[in-house]
Amino acid sequence: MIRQNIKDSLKAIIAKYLQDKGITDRLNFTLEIPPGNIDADFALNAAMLIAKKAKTKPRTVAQELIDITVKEIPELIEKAEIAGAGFINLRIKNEIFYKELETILREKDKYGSFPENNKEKILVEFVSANPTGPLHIGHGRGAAIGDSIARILKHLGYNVTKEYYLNDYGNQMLVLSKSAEIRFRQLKGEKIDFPADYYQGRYVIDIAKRLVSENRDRDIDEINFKYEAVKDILSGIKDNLKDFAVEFDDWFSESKITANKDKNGKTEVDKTCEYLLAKGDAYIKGGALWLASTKFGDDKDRVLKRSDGRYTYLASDTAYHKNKFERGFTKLVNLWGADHHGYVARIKACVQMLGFDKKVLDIILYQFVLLVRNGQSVIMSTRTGEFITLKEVVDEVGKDTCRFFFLLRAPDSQLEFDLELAKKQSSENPVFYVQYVNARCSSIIRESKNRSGITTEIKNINFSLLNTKEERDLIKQLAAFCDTLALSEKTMSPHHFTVYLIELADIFHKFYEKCRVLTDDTNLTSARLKLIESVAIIIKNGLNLLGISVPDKM
RNA sequence: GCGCCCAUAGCUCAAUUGGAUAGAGCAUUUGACUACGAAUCAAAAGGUUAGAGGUUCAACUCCUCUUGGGCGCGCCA
Repeated sequence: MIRQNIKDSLKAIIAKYLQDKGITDRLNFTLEIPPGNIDADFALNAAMLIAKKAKTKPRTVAQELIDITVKEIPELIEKAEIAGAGFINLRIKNEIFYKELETILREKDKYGSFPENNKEKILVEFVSANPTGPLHIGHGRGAAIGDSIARILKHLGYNVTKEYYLNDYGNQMLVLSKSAEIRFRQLKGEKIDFPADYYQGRYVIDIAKRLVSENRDRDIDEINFKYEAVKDILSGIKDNLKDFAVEFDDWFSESKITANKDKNGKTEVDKTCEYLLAKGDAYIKGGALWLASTKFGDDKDRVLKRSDGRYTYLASDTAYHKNKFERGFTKLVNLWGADHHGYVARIKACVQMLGFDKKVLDIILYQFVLLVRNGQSVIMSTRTGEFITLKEVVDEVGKDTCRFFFLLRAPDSQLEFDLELAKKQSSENPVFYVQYVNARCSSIIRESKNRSGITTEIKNINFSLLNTKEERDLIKQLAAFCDTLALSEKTMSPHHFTVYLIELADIFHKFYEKCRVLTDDTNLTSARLKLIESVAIIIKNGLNLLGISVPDKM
């Protein structure tokens, strides 16, 4: 919170300065973290922006701002000086950092949380893989990113629901059902060919095997292949996700809006289409019902209902999003594989037709995982059954490594995943580097129990003994936890946290080499113990946001 | 053909969303365990940010073009 607090203070000072100068434009200044070679905590770029508007020299403005700032907020600023093209480099008083340390110790896992955000109801929809086969590694990336975003939003105080949209209706279900039936017949000894465009995977045979053993005396017509296949696949998906530390609040079945009818015999899809038609956002042409999505920036209009009377996928998806709003969500986050990008414009159009700003729907596209095995890329297809499942990868490299790996990169970047490499690196992995910090802290804290004379009450700690560069850097990084939260929310990407935690680990290990915690000086020992307690809190908070475990011993 | 995304060290990726000398891990080289955990630390080496223009006080970041890669363009889901 340090950075935001200082920025707020500066905002007021700069606003007054602008007023005095007769400048009415709004100023979007930033408070940066200066590069490593510069000895300052924050850098203000306002002078350069103002100089342009006021047509004066940046360094002149900078000096005037410094004079005012030092006078207005002496309790925050230790030192302020001009540098480079007109940056104002600020050094913050140590007391501010000590106060932040106390805040961390007091708030623990609530540090960085804003309870007032609770009135915003956010639905994060992710994975939503069709129940036609096991989750593959690509779904795993979506699962890791979506789950972490939900955790981050929840930590920020929002009222978050995690939902899986279950596409259990339509043609693909028919194909799945038939696939299971043919495998069943084959097992019963019938000589039938298995069609090339049916689901080839082994898991279909496993389903058929179960049905054979459970239904020895029953007639084939009595078996509901669709139900049985979906049941097995779904329970597999749920198990895989659970092993991946992903749990959903809600599983929303497509059948709810496509099959369930009200007292007038209408489904939600029927009603949504009628609503759009009545509103003039849909029209009939060539016997089909079209969505006028070009009105809101789509390339072309899209079919909602085919001339033969069947709805398209878009129709049920529109009804689904309408349903989301009806459930009171004020913000929607969707995670889609990048192959769905062509779909963004039309669903955003739908949102606007339903009367909402397109900004309430945030669509995060994540690029696919390029799977590499022994230098050869593996092409994945559910139909042909050629894929690496999420379970295989989790079993091989472990849940924590797998999640960390997926979350280490921005969703936008394509990700190359070499199984052999992931296994090889698992002993010198960045995830262990971060977890090791907590293990070290825990070890020291355990050891400290054998010592006497240590103060544990915060009010009796002399924090000003934490005055080395290493300690100051460490506290500063702890406080940056809040900045990382804000950045992750703004960009809707959890990868900032993996980067942040690696940096924190780096700074901690440097501190550890330089500053011994358990010494004969009980006052210093007490203060440093509080410092590493704070480090452990932040590491735990951060790893929890990524869904990664935090062992005390490794 | 049209549209979306990407291109950064030998490899995999960051860069606080337009800021100062572009940073990590892996791989390579060299040091450090007789006090809290060496899954660590210290140091070396590694770059015309694909290329060419442009905007800006300031460009890896924004705009245009070129090259190379991924993906999408159905009354499929």
